[in-house]
Amino acid sequence: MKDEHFFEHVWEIARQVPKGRVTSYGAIAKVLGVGNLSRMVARAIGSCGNAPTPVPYHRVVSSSGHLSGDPSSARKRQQMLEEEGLEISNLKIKNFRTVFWNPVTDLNYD
DNA sequence: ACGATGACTCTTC
DNA sequence: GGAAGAGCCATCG
Repeated sequence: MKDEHFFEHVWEIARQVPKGRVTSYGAIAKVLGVGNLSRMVARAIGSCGNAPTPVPYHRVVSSSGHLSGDPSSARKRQQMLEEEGLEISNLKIKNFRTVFWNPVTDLNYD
């Protein structure tokens, strides 16, 4: 699987994240069968601008529920997540454990 | 081809 | 829970 295909896969998972929920890079990587490629997932999300369809990249955060990346961009994601009903404090998701969405088990095959 | 880098994660302290 | 070291792999100069 080459980069673009991998990207599309990541976007596919990210799109299926329910509203008001978030997932982590590692979780997505796990679903794709490459749990050690967390960085590539991050790269895919960072390159979501190349996605054919809009991707809720704001629902993808680090394993600790911390919004990584540019502070300006991160703050935007924080607001978007807050709009979805999440509690966030200084780029850090509060009840991350509760709002965390595990694509491995909760994935909804439409 | 090589070394440095990165929106990461894991284990250990 | 936060900091430090190691691992992983694609991208870039």
